[in-house]
Amino acid sequence: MVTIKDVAEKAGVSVATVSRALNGKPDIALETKKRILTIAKELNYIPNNIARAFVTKETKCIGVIVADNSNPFYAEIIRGIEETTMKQGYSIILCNTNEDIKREIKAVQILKEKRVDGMIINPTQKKIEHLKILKKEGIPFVLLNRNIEELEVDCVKNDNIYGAYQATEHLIKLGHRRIAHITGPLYTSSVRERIEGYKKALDAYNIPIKDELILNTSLTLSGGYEASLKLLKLPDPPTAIFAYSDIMAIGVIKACKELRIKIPEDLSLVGYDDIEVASFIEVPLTTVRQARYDIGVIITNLLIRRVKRPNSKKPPQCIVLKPELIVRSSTKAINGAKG
Amino acid sequence: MVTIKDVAEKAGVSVATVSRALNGKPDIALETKKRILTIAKELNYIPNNIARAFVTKETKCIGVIVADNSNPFYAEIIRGIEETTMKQGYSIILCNTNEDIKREIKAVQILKEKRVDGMIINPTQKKIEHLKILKKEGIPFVLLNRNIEELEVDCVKNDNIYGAYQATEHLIKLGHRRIAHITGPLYTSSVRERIEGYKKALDAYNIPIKDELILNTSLTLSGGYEASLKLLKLPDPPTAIFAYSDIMAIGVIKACKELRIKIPEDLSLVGYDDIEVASFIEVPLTTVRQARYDIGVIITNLLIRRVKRPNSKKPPQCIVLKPELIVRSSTKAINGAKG
DNA sequence: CTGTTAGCGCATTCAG
DNA sequence: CTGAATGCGCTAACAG
Repeated sequence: MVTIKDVAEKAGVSVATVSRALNGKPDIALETKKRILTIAKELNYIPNNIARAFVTKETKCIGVIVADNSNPFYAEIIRGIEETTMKQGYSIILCNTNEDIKREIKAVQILKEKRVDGMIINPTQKKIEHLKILKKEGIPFVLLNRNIEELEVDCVKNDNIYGAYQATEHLIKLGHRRIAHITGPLYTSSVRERIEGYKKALDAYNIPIKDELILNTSLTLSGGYEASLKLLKLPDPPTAIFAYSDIMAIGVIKACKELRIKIPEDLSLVGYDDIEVASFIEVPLTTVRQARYDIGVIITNLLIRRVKRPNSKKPPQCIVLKPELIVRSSTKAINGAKG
Repeated sequence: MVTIKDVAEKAGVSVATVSRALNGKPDIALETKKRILTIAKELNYIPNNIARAFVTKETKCIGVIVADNSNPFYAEIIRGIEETTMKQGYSIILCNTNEDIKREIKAVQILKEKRVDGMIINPTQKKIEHLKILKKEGIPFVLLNRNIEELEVDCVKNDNIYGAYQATEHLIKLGHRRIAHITGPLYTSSVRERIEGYKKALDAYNIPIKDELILNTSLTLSGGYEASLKLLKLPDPPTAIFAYSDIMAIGVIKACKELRIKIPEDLSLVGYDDIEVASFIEVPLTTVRQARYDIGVIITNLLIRRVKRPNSKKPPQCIVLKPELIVRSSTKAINGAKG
């Protein structure tokens, strides 16, 4: 590997001068600079960013910790993050947690050891001690989709209460009264918030809240599948289901297929996220749209601003984006009730 | 930040001893080791992997360059890569190319500067000069899905010719004769190979190949959409379409919806990949299944083996996985012909 | 078993 | 405008 020293020798200058040329620093004659750059190219010099990072304490790497990069919801956010970081001269190190707190803790540790300049974390929220430590250590990080208030760090999320309210209200206006909600573990804030929105809507329309209609399972396709199997086999099954995510809603569709329950005739279904395929699935899905790519862009910019001003006194902010109800054909009025 | 030196001082030993303790090296008394480890924990010592990489020339990072991480096909492969690398103590730096050769070249450059231990590259194949150089420089890398024979490097892909043959033959056996193929640019080897499989099947059944039925567009949903619009407006439109990927097939479905063409009644459709939602979309998709997660696992193991034995004389191998035709309901016999 | 030392490639003082 | 010197944190000889 050719180093800055090789370039210096060939050019008959010192390493300091080469460093200046390579980094576009001032205090160097334009001609010397040109000559050095030419020689560097001739020698096929490749800057050693490890050595550079060692000196500057900047790796130009951002750690990204998400539940699952293959979940279309996160996949699209990651795409937004990747493009934005790349544009600003950063790369991303990607880690999945599978909603497993052990893996989350391990990922944070590894990223600390790798000395990333900052992290974007979609926290499981089962434990947060490691994040408290992270904050104390002064490593910039931002929370994705799930806020942890007591942590007081930057966060980008959507208005889950509002989104869930819209979804539930839509079902209520279609005449539904037995509306189930299939969701995830309660330690996850987005789960709690969507439950809150769901309950608020029921309350607003004087519909009693039945706890047996709220199912906490895993935030996966098979979670949605299994929960809806249980639900639909109830003696008095719900006429509508509001699923935490489109992925879980697809699990509901799978269960309905097996039980020969027709959507929307026998069951109305609302998802959340509006993933790309939501409009192409068997029953085009009524859902709550989140601007996923934009979330990636916004959160990246937020983080990089922090990275560049590590001791800014600017208080942490939580950017809350309004989601939007998208009505397709998986929901239908019940008993001839008005839409 | 506390360093190895701080730990050494606190423990009353030299930095070398601390290094030995931390890295599980021999030549150290068990007791000293224990004491050092305890002190390191007390001091909240975090190893500086930049400094370590600087010395060992090992970053424990693998670069991953794909067309688009949000494409479910790649997303699942990436998940396989992430889990496998993590298990073996490596992290991944993720870069998207969007099938843009400029971005691919830039990504390779950045990953070289970051001194990754190896790369997994899904090449655009528009140019390959930068990959030739990469090989000459002795940086281990493996090709994902698309082989470049003259490069002579390791590769993991599926048998595109076989898969495309199966897909086309399936349509032929259903009685179709006007079978179109919607695909991507010819510089991409998987595109060429699937065309070859498609042609081979037609040949085997003595069906003339019509070039106007092979459409080269971009490998995206909208690419599939636009190409099928053209195709279906033809005076003598095809009765079946074999799409390069499920994503493109979904584009076809979108076009059919607009044109009120029914699948499979008016048009049979076969995709490729068997992405997770393929069985949930409007018309459950007949497709060619690739073991995407496994591809990620296999290619990672292949790469890491190379990384660990950089001057192994083992010749490069191309692992070709057999894909599998999955028949669902987007394909149907024509004119009462036998299935 | 442990300590001393050198040096990895670079940016950054400080002299000149 | 340029060069010499320093040190970042760590591992890997080597010496004891």
